[in-house]
Amino acid sequence: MNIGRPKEFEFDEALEAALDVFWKKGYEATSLQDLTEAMKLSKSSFYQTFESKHKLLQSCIMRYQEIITKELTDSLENSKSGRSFIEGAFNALAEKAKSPCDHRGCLIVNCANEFAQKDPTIADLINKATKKTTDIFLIAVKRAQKEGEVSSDKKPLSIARYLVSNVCGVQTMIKTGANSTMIKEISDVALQALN
Amino acid sequence: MNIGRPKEFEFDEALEAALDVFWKKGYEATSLQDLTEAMKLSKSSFYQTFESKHKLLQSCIMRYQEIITKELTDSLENSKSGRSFIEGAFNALAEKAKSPCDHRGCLIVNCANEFAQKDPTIADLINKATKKTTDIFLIAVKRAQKEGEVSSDKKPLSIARYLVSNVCGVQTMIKTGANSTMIKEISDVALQALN
DNA sequence: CTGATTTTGGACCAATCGGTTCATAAGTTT
DNA sequence: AAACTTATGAACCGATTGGTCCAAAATCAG
Repeated sequence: MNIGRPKEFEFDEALEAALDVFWKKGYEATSLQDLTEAMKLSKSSFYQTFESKHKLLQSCIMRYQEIITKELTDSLENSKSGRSFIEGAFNALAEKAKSPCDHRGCLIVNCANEFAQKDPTIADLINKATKKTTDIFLIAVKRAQKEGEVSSDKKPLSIARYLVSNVCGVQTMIKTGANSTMIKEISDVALQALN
Repeated sequence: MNIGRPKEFEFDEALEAALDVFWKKGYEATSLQDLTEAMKLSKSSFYQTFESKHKLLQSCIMRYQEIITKELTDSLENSKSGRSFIEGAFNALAEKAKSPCDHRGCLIVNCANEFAQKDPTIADLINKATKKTTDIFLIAVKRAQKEGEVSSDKKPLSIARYLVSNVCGVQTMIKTGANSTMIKEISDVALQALN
């Protein structure tokens, strides 16, 4: 099987390389040349396999969402409590703030900012990705309430949405130049709302 | 005085028209044509007056910062309490979420997302603008503590940073498609951290 | 070895990008 | 009215944009 000339690139590798470029530079600022260089394929292979720059972005967003969904789900399953999962998520952000070269933020948030009001297709993907992430935080919050580490007189969905909003906020603060200490500071206040 | 052929555009009007375009579309996605059309001037006048697209963005960011600084300062002075100023800020965001065409967010936040890690000049402007906004919230928090509407055992600067972070977070949530009710919900939880 | 199938590199495309140049228009001063 | 100064419109620039096309290369089945 596998008739014809063999591919000289790996689909998944190329896709994730593209994801990285979009993540770092944003969509508009990324050129076809940027992409083909990072993905290590030719223009013709690019269009044959990924159709267009715009379709590629959609694929990257979906891939990204798969990755973080898995990451968060695994992390939640391996956490000793719902609350420690939540705290871990914010600690991870504070860690990220330490390396000044890793201020890419979150691809979903970046795309939300770049496309929200001018590209319904992307906006829709972003909306779904956000819902998915909220779902995971919702499970964490419910678990934390059962475990008695989050006050039970609060609506879990509200708390979950609040946490996602705070993750987005902190991502932005990192981009505006906030250091690790400031992120810690903000997170501490944010988590007080759960008691 | 005013020798030579008179300008056919108003500097301030043109600058704010440009600000609007950058705000709506982002920097990279905005073309010279977009700008000259909105600003109602010719290419030659554009370059003579505003030097370059990049310099214009810097001017727009500074103008934007002046505008929101004045807006927030006035609002704070006219608020019956520090707490009501803070609540008002979040209510305004919930209102914004109602009009689906006004999902521009905040120019500073947008630029932070677009430029944070690739343009030190802009990053610096963003950093300063964020500090300025934090200062205003800091005054509000201190006042609210004096007035007994925010718990006094909390560090006011931490609270101020937390609030700015939440404003950014909520802006992003609006862009991901959150409606007014959801924003209200998030804000309510966010404000509980002040008690 | 031949033919079928697929990928690849490179030439090519019109359109647009941000930016420059300059003659002309439209004023003010004398 | 002439001289001076500034703003404007249009032509022009090379570079780059996202995207297409196709002959050549590389594999497979027969």
